[in-house]
Amino acid sequence: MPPLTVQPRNAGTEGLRRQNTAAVLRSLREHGASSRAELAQHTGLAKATVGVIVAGLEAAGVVVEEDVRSGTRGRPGRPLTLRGERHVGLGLELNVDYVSAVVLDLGGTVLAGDTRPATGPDALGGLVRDVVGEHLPGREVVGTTLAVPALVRGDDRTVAWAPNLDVAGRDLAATVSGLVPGGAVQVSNDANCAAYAEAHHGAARGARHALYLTGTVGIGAGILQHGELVRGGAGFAGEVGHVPVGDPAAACGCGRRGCWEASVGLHAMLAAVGMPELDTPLRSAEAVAARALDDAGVRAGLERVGHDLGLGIAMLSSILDPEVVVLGGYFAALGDLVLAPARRTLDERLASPAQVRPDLRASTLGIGAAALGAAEQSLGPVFAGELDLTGQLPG
Amino acid sequence: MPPLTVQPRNAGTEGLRRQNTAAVLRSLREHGASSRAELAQHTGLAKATVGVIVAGLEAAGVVVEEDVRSGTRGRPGRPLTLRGERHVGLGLELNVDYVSAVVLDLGGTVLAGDTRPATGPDALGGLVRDVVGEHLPGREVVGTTLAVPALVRGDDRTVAWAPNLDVAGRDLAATVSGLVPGGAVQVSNDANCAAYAEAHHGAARGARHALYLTGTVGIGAGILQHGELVRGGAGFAGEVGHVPVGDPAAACGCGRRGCWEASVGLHAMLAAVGMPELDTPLRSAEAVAARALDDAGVRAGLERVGHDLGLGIAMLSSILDPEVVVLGGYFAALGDLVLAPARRTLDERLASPAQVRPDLRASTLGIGAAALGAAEQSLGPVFAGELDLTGQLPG
DNA sequence: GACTTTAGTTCGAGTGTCGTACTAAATAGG
DNA sequence: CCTATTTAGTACGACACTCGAACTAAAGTC
Repeated sequence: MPPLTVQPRNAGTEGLRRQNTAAVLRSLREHGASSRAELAQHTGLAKATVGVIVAGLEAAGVVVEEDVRSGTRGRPGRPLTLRGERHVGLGLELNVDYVSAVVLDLGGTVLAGDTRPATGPDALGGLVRDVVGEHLPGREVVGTTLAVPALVRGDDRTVAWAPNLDVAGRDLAATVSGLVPGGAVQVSNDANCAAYAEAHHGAARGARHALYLTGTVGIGAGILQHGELVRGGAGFAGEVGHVPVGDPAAACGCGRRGCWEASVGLHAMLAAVGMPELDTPLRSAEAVAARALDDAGVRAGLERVGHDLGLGIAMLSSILDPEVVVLGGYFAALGDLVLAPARRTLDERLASPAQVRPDLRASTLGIGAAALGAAEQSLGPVFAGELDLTGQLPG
Repeated sequence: MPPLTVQPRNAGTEGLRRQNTAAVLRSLREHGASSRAELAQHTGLAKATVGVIVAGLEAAGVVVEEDVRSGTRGRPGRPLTLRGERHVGLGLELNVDYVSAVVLDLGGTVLAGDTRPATGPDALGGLVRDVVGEHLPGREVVGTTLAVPALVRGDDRTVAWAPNLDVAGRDLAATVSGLVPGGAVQVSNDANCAAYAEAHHGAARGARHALYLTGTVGIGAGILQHGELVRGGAGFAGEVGHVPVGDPAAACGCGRRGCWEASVGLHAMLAAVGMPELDTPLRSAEAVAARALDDAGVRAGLERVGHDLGLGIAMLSSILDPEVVVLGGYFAALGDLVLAPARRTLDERLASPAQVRPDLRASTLGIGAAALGAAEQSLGPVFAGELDLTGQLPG
């Protein structure tokens, strides 16, 4: 297959068509199966225009007609759906102790996904072969995104700093390019990816301004404004772990005291409840949650962690004013054990009387959030009108 | 004159023209006077297209031809410039102890501006009459923006909360609409407006990711990402005054301790140097700066304030990763007396080794920043292609 | 004074959207 | 069962816009 290429020019009428095609695709993703008439309503385009656009998408295999649904008056519409039998986005995650991969189609369906314990980028090759290999015939990979727990530069390719992973300075995008079938490859921060996933498929669905916090040994944040990730000038936005809102006496791995993650990071939480660390953050948290059922001391420890968590969220909320705050990582496994006290602290702490309290929710996506969000990011250019699927010959 | 109306539809070819017209206008603003050939280069449009677009802009009086500049080989270009003899943006500011107004033309030239002491919105009417009245003949006001030190809702019209101003709950946009000649009216937070002004005309020019901090009795922030204001879900983003990074012992007006503004707000600064408050924050700061020249105690006090300022900026920088941080309000008057210690603290405190230190700069716009930024915001829709100036008949 | 170089316009081709008129396919009601 | 009604989708012509090529215009260069 010829490689998909990003079309930068938007000045001519072809760019207009790309924009309108993307609007149709967005409408299909948002509203699900729709007839041409419904698409015309939702997008504001004329019926005739929608007809032409849909014809192109059908020819490219992006859109298929489903069975006619009748029952209403008048001629029944022929519902179109995005079950992309041809185009998928690939999401990978390289983390400290596991690698993960997700194949996502244009309709938002996860076609395949796997997570396996591993250390180091070498495991990615095999995982990609296994997960993608058997699902690829007849499909085309629109793009690949690799999520890593690291500071990723604004070029979306290179890692500037990774405290727990030996990838600093490497052009990871180039490495990944050799492993995947085709399409654009980019690298992205894992918290950013997870935030994106929660906004599209998880607890923050429907919110245009959201904050995602991942709790592991450190604390990372993904910030969404108008549905788009806030990256900052160098791409490093969201580094909230060492914000000084924790217990001023708590020593942090960074050498200072009072860092947030020294009070609410995994190790601090385990110390607060007096329990040992297990092989993964998730399993540690699950053990704590189980013990909390009949141990008041554990519940009290989590209460304190939840309070400190709320302090930091209050601070971030007054700066960023999110509608929803999603808690991922080990926080999700503890659920209301930490969310409830965090909510109470948040209520007390909001800076001004008029401030709106953001909705605190536990992540619903679990450990696969980052890879899913990475896959969703790979599909982003399609829905933004930056990538033209129509130019391809039908398979 | 008929009212200018915002054109929402972008689907048709007219929308395409609006987009390309806006691209030409942006290029003119960015690069200054340019020939049609240069415009074609910068925008990527065909020469023929630029010719048509420019003809429309000339007919509408938005663009004028300057004298031919020769000297190079070949036929000399006829430079076009944006010195908008017809269209201006109006910026107003209603603050605790003064009101301000600015008339800004499309080329970025301030045609008129005035600031006068006043308390309450009643003074706005007279100011607008005086400032706009004498500069309006033949011109058209594209839009008006009112800057207020308050939490402005996402509707850009109503005030949710204003600690120092009796405007809470009011639809200020409706009030202002009665005072100004025409065009859309919106209300905006003063720190956001000032941030916008610094990015277009001041210390943050050229930076796409910037943070503006205004120091008066309280501390407010304006956040720019990709040149656009970060507003948050309800419009309340940037409320940084009560972030708990100050001296934990310092009591704040909000009832808690440790708030940032309790350590770096105007009153805290004056207490640190042992000097009295004068009639305005600016004058107070100027007196302190003068005294600092030969009073080591004052310098030591400012050193401490600068340190606490740096702590908060470090925190905000790790969250938002700005390229530039601009300090306005009373901070600007103190200059390096607080900026130098803030820079030192910032260098120490940056969360990770790879983090980029943002450039700390004093505001260059002074007290008129908010009104200027408000005026610039009024012109925003023109350069974004949301407002069509071409449909108007030439005056 | 012919040549070269660059600026700007004219013109026709190509692409796209839109509204109207038309055909298609279902239900509702006698 | 047949007709009227209602809604979906298509065909077609009008209109708007961009683009490249050819052309004209206006300077400097040799």
